[in-house]
Amino acid sequence: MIRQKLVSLITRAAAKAQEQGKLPSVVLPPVTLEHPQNPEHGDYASSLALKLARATSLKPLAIAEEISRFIEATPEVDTITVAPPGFINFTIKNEWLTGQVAEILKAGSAYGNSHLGQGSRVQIEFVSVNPTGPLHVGHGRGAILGSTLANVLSATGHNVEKEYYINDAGSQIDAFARSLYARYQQGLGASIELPSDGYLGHYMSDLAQEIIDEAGERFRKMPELEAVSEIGRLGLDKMIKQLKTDLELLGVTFDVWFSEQSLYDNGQYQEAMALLQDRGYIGDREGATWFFSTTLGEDKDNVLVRGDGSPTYFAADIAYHYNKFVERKFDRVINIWGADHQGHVSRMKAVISAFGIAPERLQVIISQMVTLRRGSELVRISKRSGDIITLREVVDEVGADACRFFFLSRSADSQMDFDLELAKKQSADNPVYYVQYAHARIASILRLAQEKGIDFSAGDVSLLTTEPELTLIRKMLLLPEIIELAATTLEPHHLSYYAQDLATVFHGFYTQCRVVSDDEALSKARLKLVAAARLVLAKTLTLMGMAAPDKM
RNA sequence: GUCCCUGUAGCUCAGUGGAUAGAGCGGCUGCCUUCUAAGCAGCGGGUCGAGCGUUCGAAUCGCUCCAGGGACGCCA
Repeated sequence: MIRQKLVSLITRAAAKAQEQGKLPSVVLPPVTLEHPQNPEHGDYASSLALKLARATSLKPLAIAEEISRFIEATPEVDTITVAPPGFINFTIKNEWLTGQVAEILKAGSAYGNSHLGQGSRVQIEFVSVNPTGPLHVGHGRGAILGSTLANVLSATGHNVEKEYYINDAGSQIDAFARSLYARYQQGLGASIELPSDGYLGHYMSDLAQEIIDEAGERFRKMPELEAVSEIGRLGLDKMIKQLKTDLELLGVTFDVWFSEQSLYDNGQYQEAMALLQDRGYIGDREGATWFFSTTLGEDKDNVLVRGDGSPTYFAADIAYHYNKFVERKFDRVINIWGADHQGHVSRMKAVISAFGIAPERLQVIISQMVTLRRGSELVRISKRSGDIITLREVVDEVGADACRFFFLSRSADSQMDFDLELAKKQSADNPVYYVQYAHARIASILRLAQEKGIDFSAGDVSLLTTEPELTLIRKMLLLPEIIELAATTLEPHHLSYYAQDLATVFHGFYTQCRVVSDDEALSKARLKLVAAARLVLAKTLTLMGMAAPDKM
C-alpha cells in the first residue's frame, strides 16, 4: 500500500537527517500520514516536523525542510512540498495513479485485501439470541455488524470463524418448554394455565399449532414431564431453524452453531470450574458457589452455582470461553453483545485473566440499543410479553440491502431509532440505492461497449488526465486503507461512508466524462477505468453483504 | 450511588490530535435528442452540550458539571 511506502520513506529520511547531524537525535514518534482535506495540500501529509518541534527545540518549518531534503525520489511521488506551520505534503504522480487502474483490474475481487492478520485464528461470535423467541431489530444490528466484520477480517488475512452460541440449556429453555406444552394443550382444547414465567408471544401458539398439525395428540398420551421435555426439544429445533432462515434472509450465515448443552455433556464445564477452583478463585458462601471477581479488581463477586445446584449464565459463559481459548485455542475472540450485557464485559475479562490468558485476546463489541418506531409511535420489542415486530417483518418491509446499509451507517456505539415509516418512505431516496445505482450505471456502460464489440484490454490508461478521472482513481485507491481501518478498529461502518463517497465521485465522473464516444482510444482508456471502478464498488458492496446489481 | 455509551447543521449521523468541521434527508433554484435523472450543479444552514485544563495545535485527550439511554440479580 502506498501509504506504508510513504511512511517508511519519511522515517528513513528523518533517520538519515539525524545520521548526518542535520536533526538532533531525539526519539522519533511513529510516523502517521493523513489525507489533507484541502486537495491543494496534496494527497498525503505528514505532521512529523510539528511533533518534533518541542524535543528538538527547532522551528517546525525548518525541521520539515530538513527532512524533506532527505526523502528519496520514488516512482509514486510527484512533488514534496513543505507548508506552514510545518507539514510535509506529498502529491502523487498522475502516471502512477493511472497505472493503478491496471493493477486494480489485475487484482480483481481480491483488490483491497491484505495480510494484516497473518492467518491468525479469530473467532467472532454474534447474535447468539436465546432460541426461545424470534429475532428483533436490535439483534439484526448485531448480526449485520458481525457478518460484515467477519468479511472485513477475512479480507485482511485473518482466519475467521463465525459462531452462534445456542443457549439450549438452563431455566429459560425450561420455561420455553413448559410454555409450549401449555399452548399445545390449549390448542387441543384443554384449559391449562400458562406458566407465570413463560413466553406469551403469539409465535408460541403458532409453534404449538405446527406441532399439533404434525404430531397430533401424541404428546398428550405421555407422562407430563416427558412430554414437556420432548415438546421442548422439538420446539427448540424449530426455533433454531427459524433463526437460521431469518438470518439468511439478511445475508447472515455462520460457520458453527455451538450448543451450550455440549459443554456439560463433554465435561468442559467441569474442567473450567476445576481450573478456577485450583487457582483459588472459587468458594462457597451462603449456600452457593461464588467466583471471587473482587480479587481481580471487580466491584463484586458473582454466583456460579445457585443454592439449588444449577449453574448460572455466568458459569456457563465461563465454560464457553474456556472452550474458545483453551480447547479450541483461538488467537483472538470477538464477541458482539447488546448494550444490556455491558456489565458482563469486565467480569468476563477477569475470568480470562484467571485462566492465565491475556485479556486483550478477548474483545467485546457492545452494540447499542435500537428503538423501533412507526412515526412517533414507539414499538415494543420485548420478547416475553405479547406482540413484537420481528426482524423478519422489518426485513420484508424494508429490504435486506437497505437494512444492512442502514445499520452499517452508524457506529456500534451510538443508539439509534429505526423508524419503519421513514425507512419505507425514504426507500426511494435511500443512500443504498444511490450506491447500487452507480454500480448499475457502470454495468450499463460495459454492456454498451460489449454490444459495440469494443475490446478495451489494450486501452492506454495514460490518456486519463482530466480531474474527474483522476479524482475517481484517487478514491478507488482509498479502499485498501478503509478496509484496514475497519479491521483494526473493528468498525465496519466506515465502509458505508466510503461506498457513498465512491459513488458520488463516480456519478461526478459520469456526468462530466462520456465513456463510449467517437474517440476510440479515449473510450478504451475510460472503459478500463470504469471496469476498475466497478470492481472497487462491487468489492465494497460485497464486504457489506449487499448486492451489486447490473440493472436497476 | 457506581460503571458503560451518547450529546456536532432543522432531522438522522460521519469525522485517524492537525491546515477553511462534513454527508444524507428536508427546503429553495437550475440541468435529460447522446453510456440509466434512483443522477448532476448551485444556494441556505454550526457558541461541535457547558466550563476548566494538557498541547505549537482539541469536535477528538484529561478533569468537573449538565442532559439522554443502558447496566448494576442465586435473570440471561
